[in-house]
Amino acid sequence: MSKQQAPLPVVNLNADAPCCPPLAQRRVPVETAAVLAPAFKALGDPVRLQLMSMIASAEDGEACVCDLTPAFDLTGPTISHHLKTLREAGLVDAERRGTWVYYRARPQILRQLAALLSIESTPASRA
Amino acid sequence: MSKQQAPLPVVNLNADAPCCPPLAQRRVPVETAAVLAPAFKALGDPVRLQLMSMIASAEDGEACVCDLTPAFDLTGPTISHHLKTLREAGLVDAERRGTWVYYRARPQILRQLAALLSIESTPASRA
DNA sequence: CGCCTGTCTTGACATCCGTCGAATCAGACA
DNA sequence: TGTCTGATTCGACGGATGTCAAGACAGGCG
Repeated sequence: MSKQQAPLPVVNLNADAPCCPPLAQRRVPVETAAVLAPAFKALGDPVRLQLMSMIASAEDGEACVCDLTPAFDLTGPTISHHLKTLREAGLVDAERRGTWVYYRARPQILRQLAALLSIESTPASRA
Repeated sequence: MSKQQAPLPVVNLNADAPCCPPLAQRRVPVETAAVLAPAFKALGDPVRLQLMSMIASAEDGEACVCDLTPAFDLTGPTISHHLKTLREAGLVDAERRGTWVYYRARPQILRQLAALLSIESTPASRA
């Protein structure tokens, strides 16, 4: 593939998804499912879920790869691969500053995913 | 194999996960990640995401497989397989009544997942 | 300039996953 | 009892995924 300098095919959730009503309120359309499923998929690995959490909960809103990697019993390339997955799913942003690379969470998409899963106060609804 | 009547190894989220503070608030522990990641993984397929939505948004809170299957260009066994995945992830419950099998969403786990992804009102937080 | 450290890419491998057709199981009904 | 319909399981296939070792790239520093 020729994805050398390309800014990565990050899913554009802001443009495509109108912001999605709760999954339990109305049937999610095919297009929305196609756009949001990869995000859930990216969170569907324990390592990536923890990476996401470490990044999102970091002190300054960003986490250095140098801090992320030693937190797991995995090699650098593997962590890098998982970070790339999170990046391509639109969940995080990466920025290089000098020697180190910093990752930052994108709250917008997290909000969309949370909204999709949100349940109205009435659990069994009209039951 | 003797998994005839066995109630399926459904993840017990109520017992294991205390209910999980937001992912962006505190680093999610390894155990929590191990328990919740499969749920995200199960939602990480467009077909399953739609199935989940169809079940959760169904009129009486439950959906018949006979209504689910024709909504996709997939064979019965494939839909059945996806439903099993959702079941094993603890996202839905199945019940046979006579000829048909009905699936019902489990709001509890959806709430947990939503809570994990929830972001405090302050987007960039303490920035 | 050369080297060192940190990160990413490449290539390879075993495993997992989505899908199907065929076979099997569970009930209803004649 | 036999048969029909609905749903699941089994077995197989191609493709995707997680992981690593080795190599390449980027930037700081001697």
